[in-house]
Amino acid sequence: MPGPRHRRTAQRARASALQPQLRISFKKSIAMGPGKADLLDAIDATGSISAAARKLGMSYRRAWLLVDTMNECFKAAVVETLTGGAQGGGARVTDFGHDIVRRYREMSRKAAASVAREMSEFATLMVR
Amino acid sequence: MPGPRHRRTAQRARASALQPQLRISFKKSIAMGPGKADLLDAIDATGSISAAARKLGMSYRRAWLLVDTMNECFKAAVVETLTGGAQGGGARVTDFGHDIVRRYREMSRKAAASVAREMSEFATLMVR
DNA sequence: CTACGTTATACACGATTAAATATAACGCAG
DNA sequence: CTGCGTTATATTTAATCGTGTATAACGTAG
Repeated sequence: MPGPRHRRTAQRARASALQPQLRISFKKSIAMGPGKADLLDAIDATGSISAAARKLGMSYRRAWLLVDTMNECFKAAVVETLTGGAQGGGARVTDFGHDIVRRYREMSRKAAASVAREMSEFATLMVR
Repeated sequence: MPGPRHRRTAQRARASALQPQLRISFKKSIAMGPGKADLLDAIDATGSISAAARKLGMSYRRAWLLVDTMNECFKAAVVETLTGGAQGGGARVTDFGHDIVRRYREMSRKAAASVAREMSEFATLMVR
């Protein structure tokens, strides 16, 4: 007797796992998403791209590319950097960047709230 | 002296480029997103995974993996398949699958509508 | 029985992506 | 001047992803 064809890995569905993700695409790249917002927070907290990358467990190169993508997508710089100096340099989220993150997070919150009921119903249709 | 600022028709920022994408993640995989919804539509229209893949310009393997991911993520099958027979077999979106797509599309629409104003404001902050 | 088109799977190959490593420029501390 | 940590970039290496190809099982038509 053959077993079920599709085995399902036991997995509890955490509420956060079912949160809708808001991503703002621009041409082929993603201008803003949850990962980039977190990176900007980490740059705020640490004062440098490299420290933010370490904090988030990603490579410096990857963090730098994410910053570069953001700076390319928006009208103005989201992150400003300095080289040299006492700490070797650093990075800083601009006022414009803070505004971008604030707007993004507000849109995410609002969009998620608008479908909160539907999402929780949807969640009941997924493997628990 | 810059030349005439021509309207960049080729890369004009279409509204869809800035539309938020709703993706419903589950564990590490994406249970439902715009691509998977389109695939289910194509399976509806063609009656098979392979024809749907051809219609969407993707490999059969990729389409099959997307279907498999969906079937794994949800409580019940989203797509049912048959092998053999007059047409060699085929695939069919289940009633459950239709319900999933309907719910997903409704959530997408509602979420996008809820932040439509904020999105258009946000768009003005991006490179034109 | 044979042919056909599809599902389901496996494998090889290339493309894309990410990480790891290396290096130069920078500017201040010492 | 030298050392340090950072930015920015290039190069190499590894991992992931996607396609293409191949094959077996399947069930109906002919």
